[in-house]
Amino acid sequence: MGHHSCCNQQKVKRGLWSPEEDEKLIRYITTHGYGCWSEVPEKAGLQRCGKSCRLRWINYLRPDIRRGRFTPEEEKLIISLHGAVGNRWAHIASHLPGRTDNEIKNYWNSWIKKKLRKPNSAPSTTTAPTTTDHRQHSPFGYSTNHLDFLNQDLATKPPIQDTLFSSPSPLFMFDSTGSVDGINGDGNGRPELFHEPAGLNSETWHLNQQVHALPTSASFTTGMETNYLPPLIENMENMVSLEVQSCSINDEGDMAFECLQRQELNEWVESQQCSSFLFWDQGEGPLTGEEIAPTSSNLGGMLSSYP
DNA sequence: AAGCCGGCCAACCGCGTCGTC
DNA sequence: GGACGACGCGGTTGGCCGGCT
Repeated sequence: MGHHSCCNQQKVKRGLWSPEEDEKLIRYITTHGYGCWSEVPEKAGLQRCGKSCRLRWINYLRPDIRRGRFTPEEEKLIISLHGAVGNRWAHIASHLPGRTDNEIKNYWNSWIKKKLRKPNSAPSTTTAPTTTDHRQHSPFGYSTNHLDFLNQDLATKPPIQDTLFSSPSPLFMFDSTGSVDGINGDGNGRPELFHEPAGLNSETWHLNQQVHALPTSASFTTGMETNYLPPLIENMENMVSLEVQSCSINDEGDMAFECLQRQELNEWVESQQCSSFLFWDQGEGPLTGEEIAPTSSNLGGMLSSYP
């Protein structure tokens, strides 16, 4: 096949990026931004097409990228979301701050390969998460099947009893992508956390679990070697604890929570002047930054607002 | 030690969508 | 309304690297 239409200029370089190219791109983007990707290569002095520059920036160079292995919580989240929305990698990635669709897709594909190779662990055909359009399973696209699948199957891990949400580290996840049918959003870019459950017909799980939340900086920059969330949370006074009664998930893979202090929580969110929140589910004593770090098992989830 | 093989992952490709003229 | 360009997404490729024989 011929070159892509955006890459038909003379002497367009392909293949792996050199450190020098990376440096040029970083320098240009950090000083000028990227209004129009097709203009970036020329202005940045790169022999690449704009598309390649965009990909390199989004998947590798942008400062808020998270690298390194997926945490067990992230794995569960990916599996759960994939069960709900299928191969919509960009959507799944939007729920994992700092992770890219490419990374998640690669992870999933290699994970699936492992699954297929592994004898006796294959889930039943109704739960195979490979090629079917998961959105057609139900009005909300989400059956308990994939939870069974998950229970059997979180590779290398001992079997998880009951459901995903009765596992020791339940997941909490929020749509941070803006308004959805007028449900989310308050008009100033801050998502409403605990909106109404996605619908009467959606799957609902009863949790009755205490979780904790802290605001974090939404504009953190941690540098190129990011394996960490923002230097968190020095002020534990801002922490809020709440009793989550149940959660449901809609066909977009977004979870909605019901909690006892719902009104209070929304007010709290409003008062924090912050669009990024970290959630976890342990309540043993004061937590240090390390304990809340994403590599630890107590991380439940994070809500962030990204451009 | 060398060759082979398979996994991982960065990058590419093609297509769909959206905005603009 | 349609032509065009830019962008975003998902599928696929291919190079690198580590483990195995």
